[in-house]
Amino acid sequence: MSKYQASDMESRFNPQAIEADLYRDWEESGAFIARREEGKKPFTIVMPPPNITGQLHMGHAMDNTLQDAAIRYHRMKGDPTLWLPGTDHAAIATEVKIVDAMAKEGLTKDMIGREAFLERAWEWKKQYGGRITTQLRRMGASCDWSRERFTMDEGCSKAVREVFCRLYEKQLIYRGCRLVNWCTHCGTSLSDAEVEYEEQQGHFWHLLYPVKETGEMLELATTRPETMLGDTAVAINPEDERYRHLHGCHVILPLLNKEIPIVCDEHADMTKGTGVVKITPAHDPNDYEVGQRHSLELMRVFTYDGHMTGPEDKAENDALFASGKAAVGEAHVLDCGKYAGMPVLEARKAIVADLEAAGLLKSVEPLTHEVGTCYRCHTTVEPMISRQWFVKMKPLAEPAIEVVKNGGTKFVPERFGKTYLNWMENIRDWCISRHLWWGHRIPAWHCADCGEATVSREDPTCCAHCGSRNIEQDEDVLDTWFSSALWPFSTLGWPEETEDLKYFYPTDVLVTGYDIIFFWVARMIFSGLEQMGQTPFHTVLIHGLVRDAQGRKMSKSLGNGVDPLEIIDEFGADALRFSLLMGISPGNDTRFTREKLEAARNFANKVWNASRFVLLNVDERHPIDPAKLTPADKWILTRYQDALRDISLHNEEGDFGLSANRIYDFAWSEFCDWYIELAKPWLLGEDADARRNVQAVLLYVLEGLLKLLHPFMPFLTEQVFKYLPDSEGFLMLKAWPAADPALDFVQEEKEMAGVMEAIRVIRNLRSEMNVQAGKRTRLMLLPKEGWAESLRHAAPYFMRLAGASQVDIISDSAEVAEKTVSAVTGCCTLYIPLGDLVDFAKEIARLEKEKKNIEGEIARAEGKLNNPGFLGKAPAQLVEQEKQKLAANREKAATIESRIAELKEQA
RNA sequence: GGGAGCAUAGCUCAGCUGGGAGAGCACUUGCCUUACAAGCAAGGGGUCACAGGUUCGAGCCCUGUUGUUCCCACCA
Repeated sequence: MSKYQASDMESRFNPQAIEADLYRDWEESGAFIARREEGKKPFTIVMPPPNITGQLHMGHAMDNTLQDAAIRYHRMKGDPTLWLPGTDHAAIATEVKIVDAMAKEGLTKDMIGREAFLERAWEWKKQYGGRITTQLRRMGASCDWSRERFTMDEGCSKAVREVFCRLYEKQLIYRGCRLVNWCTHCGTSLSDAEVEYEEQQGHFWHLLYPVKETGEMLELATTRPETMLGDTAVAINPEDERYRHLHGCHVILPLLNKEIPIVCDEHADMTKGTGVVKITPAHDPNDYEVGQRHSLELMRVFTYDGHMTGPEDKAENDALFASGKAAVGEAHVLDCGKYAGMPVLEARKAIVADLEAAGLLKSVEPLTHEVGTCYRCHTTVEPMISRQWFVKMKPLAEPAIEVVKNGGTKFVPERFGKTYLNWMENIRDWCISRHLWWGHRIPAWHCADCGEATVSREDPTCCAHCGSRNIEQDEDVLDTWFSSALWPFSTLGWPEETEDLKYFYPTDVLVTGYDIIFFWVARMIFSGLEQMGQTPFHTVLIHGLVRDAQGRKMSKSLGNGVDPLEIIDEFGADALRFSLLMGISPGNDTRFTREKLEAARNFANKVWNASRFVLLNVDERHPIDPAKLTPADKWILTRYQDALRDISLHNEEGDFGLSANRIYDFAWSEFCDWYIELAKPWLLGEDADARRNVQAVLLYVLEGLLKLLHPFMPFLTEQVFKYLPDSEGFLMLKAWPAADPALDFVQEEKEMAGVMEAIRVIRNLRSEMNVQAGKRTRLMLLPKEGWAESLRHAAPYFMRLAGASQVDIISDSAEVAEKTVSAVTGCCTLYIPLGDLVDFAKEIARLEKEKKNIEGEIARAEGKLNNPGFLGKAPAQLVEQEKQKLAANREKAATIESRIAELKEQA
């Protein structure tokens, strides 16, 4: 006797009572652990590692539900399945958090130093990394915790270092002074991808610069007047007739009274404004390009923490140049005089005021424009000249473009492939160094003597160029995405040639949101191709964002975020998971609403109770005897297999939203609403033999249903599975069902559908006639040709589900003597004697209305069939179908007509 | 400036390669029918944004328009 008795099942599904135990049992049994089976093709997903910045949100919940669904499906299919979990150190994001936390204690990074800071960071990792893995367990994620990784663990760090060295050796990593995006708040450079553009209200300041040679005033406009101190030229278009006389002339830079050249450059657009542009090569990407073309001086006027440069900054910079150690491309620094030390925005005001006082401010107009901000702290990004490490992208991008073009890696939905290609084809070099402490430190040692860098897999003791021992490791760390780019192979043990790596790489599907295609997906693809020679995954399954009920993005600032754990506490993990799958389609955003959650919870309860009913009525497993199946049995078996085929297909395509809807409909509308009710007469009946067969079918379909549902609702289904007769082992490890052609009954399915239609029509009649729900009435059926037998067998169904006290199959409408209501269905004309409830006039009106509807149908079909185009070009099968429908409807109309005549006579 | 998505019932959204408009919630009516009131049964409700086109046939394909959301972009 099993300890799980159906009689012990509560009448409400109580997820809180079972989830923790089930997960622990799964995990302890080793069911999540991937096993390499030679000769079998594995199915592998690497989990996008959540940042250890905090806790998981709804986006993670959906991402991981989708992955878990795919993983559980493939595990049941028998594929050696690996879902590799892990977390990401998230260099800048985490460092920002830690710095904020420290600020509350009145501490700064500089006060505690690098070492103590890193200790704090590792403590942070321990705390939040642990919280994240707890959350994943609560959601039911069936990932292989024995293979859990962290982007800064020993192995991943080794992979990072190896890749850095390899790329450096191939000269695909270089160090140089360039104009980079700089966040003055985080104090670090950013890659292009890390800049977010935000619309801001600003102004156009129209300034006047006097021309030295002619004394005229040149008008130009700028959104950033404070950069004018760093102007080293003014540009005009070489074709611009208005300024032809100024070629070779100079302007006197206001406030500084400094002479700077007027240069001719394509960048100056004659159609925009006055056609004159101020050039600040050290603080604007376009101007930087112009500066390169004309060898203009680079004059930096901002400090790296967002103030105007002053005498100390200049002195330091001068010393650097004097020592001869300034890097190629290094900028000079200006002493901004009275503006020195001012925050940039304050300087803007002062400079505008001074220009105005000097009569050099012509006008000001308001303007909305896009301003680059830091994706972590949303501080305005300053383009700054800085010495950084870069990855040369062109050679890496080429194969990464090719692999998506030739289908080696497919995006689902396809349109994201275009987004990817567009980005990849226009890619610029990737700035990978960050002026942070938390991250992989750049494996380069700078020599104080010769100035060269030594990049090495092992920590060097001396400069590889001059042998000097006077070397120090680069202070900076790598962009966090540098290590996540290696995730699909670093986690499998690369650069070691591990068995896991050989077996599981390349992985199969990457599941992620469209918001990190550039940051992550693209970089994994080119890194995988470069280091492994193979794309890291053949499919990228893109899902949308989880928004709030109003369709807004969930965010901290709006305070509309939802904690998945709170939802699980209230509704259960299965309801959470299912609510995140219902109605989603690949690549599209979804709204998270309480209504959906309730629907999912109700569904879980429905399945629980249907299972409870079946198990209360089935205590033994019997084989199905196809010879003894009832029409309803054949119907549900056929419908079940149809659902099985659909769901398998949707699962293969990664369209879990469709799978979820399909299983919902099958379980609720077909299995519960119809089959269980249809089965009851046999279950409660006398015939033991018949009962056994119905029990067998109930159990067969229920078990199949549990399996189909398991990837979406693992806890519920696993728990119910324990109550099955002779239940053994875990449902999660059982084989995915296979379709059985011997249990497909296409003809009987149609017959049953006819009976069901008649039942619905009867219910409708009773409802419209206000027949008391409990009242039983006689039912007379006049079958259409070929239906007599099916209807005779269906008598128990009519009695159970249509309130019939007895069912008479008649052969002529003349046999109907009493006052009846009647209706015509696809399989019969039916009559219900309702005595005084029958109102002839109403009855006639009702039938007239029905007749009108059918006449409409007839007209539609006739229209089609009279159309030579339709007859000639539509598929023959369709034409035939249309003819049959027409014939059936004509018959139906005739039947109704004669019935109306009868009624009129009786009245 | 370039590109993409979306527009279907009161609300949130499905709708595969064109062949009689669907679900959940909400609403109306009747039911504690011994699995489930987190339930059962019945019902109302849609010019599939607009205008053209292709087709025997368009929610679906093509063109344009409008509205909306997003991504990319160095425009002063």
